[in-house]
Amino acid sequence: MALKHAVLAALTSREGSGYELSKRFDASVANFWPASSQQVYRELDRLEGEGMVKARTVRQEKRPDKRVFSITRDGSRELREFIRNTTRPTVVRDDLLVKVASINPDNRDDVATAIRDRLEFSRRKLEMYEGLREAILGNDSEEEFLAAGPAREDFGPYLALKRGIAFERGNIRWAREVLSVLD
Amino acid sequence: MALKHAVLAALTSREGSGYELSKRFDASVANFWPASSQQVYRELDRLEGEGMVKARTVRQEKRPDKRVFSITRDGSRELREFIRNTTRPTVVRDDLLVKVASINPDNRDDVATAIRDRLEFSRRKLEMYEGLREAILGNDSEEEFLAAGPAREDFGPYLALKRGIAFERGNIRWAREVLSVLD
DNA sequence: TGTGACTACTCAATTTGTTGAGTATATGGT
DNA sequence: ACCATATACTCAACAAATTGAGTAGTCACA
Repeated sequence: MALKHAVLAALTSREGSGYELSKRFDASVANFWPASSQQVYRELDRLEGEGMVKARTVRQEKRPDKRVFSITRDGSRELREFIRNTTRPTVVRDDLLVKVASINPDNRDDVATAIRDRLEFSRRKLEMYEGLREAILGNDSEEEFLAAGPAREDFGPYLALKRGIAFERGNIRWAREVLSVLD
Repeated sequence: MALKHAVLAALTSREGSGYELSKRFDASVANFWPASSQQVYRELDRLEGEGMVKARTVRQEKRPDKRVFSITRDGSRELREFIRNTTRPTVVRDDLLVKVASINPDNRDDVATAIRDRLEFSRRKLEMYEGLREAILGNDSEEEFLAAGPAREDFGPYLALKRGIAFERGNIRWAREVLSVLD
């Protein structure tokens, strides 16, 4: 009830092979719904069994054959239902916060190190996100891009990406604040 | 490798019964590591088997007996190790973003509804967080509270809570922005 | 007298997610 | 000639999380 819809969502804009989809995941959906390639494949098989996606085998020269998946009418219906159903907000599961919550005078340096690591990670991730953002926008300003509305390809992914960017900025701000308190 | 440490962390400040812990989770750790009561009980059993927590049975009149758990030296060591090990940042798994990513002219209203629901939810959650925050601070200002450092009880939980608050504020800001773009 | 909420748990099926290894071909560089 | 990297997958064991049901007593309120 989860990865399922992420896969269907990834297939709405364009079809793709399992391999390609798992790459696509890495580059975009992964920000808010990560999955390994094995998971993607298994999910595609399952969805095929349920008739929500269909596959056609593409013969390739000089490369192994691949199966290219596209969403079916049933799949679209399922996705629409998913969007309509109120799902309880998925939660943040963050073990850094578990670490921070258990801080005490003895482990304070270890916790600070963990926060610094996260700060570094978030910085990197933010850079990556900004790169994706520029790639989506191309020559357009954000205003121009958004003015085109939901008809525009990548409109949805762009909005989701914005959340990812804000999230990492939040991580960075928080981490800096906590580190300065710890000094 | 996950809930385990959250439970140990919850036990560092004070001991507690399974029931109480699962409540404690709801009110604090749950913000970044939610778990159902069943999960907490099972985890406590496991941890007891591994010698990381120990239980004493408390007989109660007019109430069923309860088992009160506390962390052992082994448990503390495990927690320390966990804090020292660099864990890969846990990811946000947010199905609202899956919905948003799959937006198109047909489902735009449904997606907008989902965003509004989230906005409402985040507002409520933020209120709850602010309440917790005031309860922790008591009469102190944040500055005074933080000046006491990690020796202060709830110092860690307070810092973690701050992240939760910033997260929900980020949700709210983002949701409003997206809704205004969709109009 | 009944209702619902709270304390205090247990059991178990099922779904999800993780980890790690394996198969096979092709391209490009040192 | 060799090696890393990329394409395109598959299989299987395991760990973790979710869901749903059930037990049993207490307490406050109408």
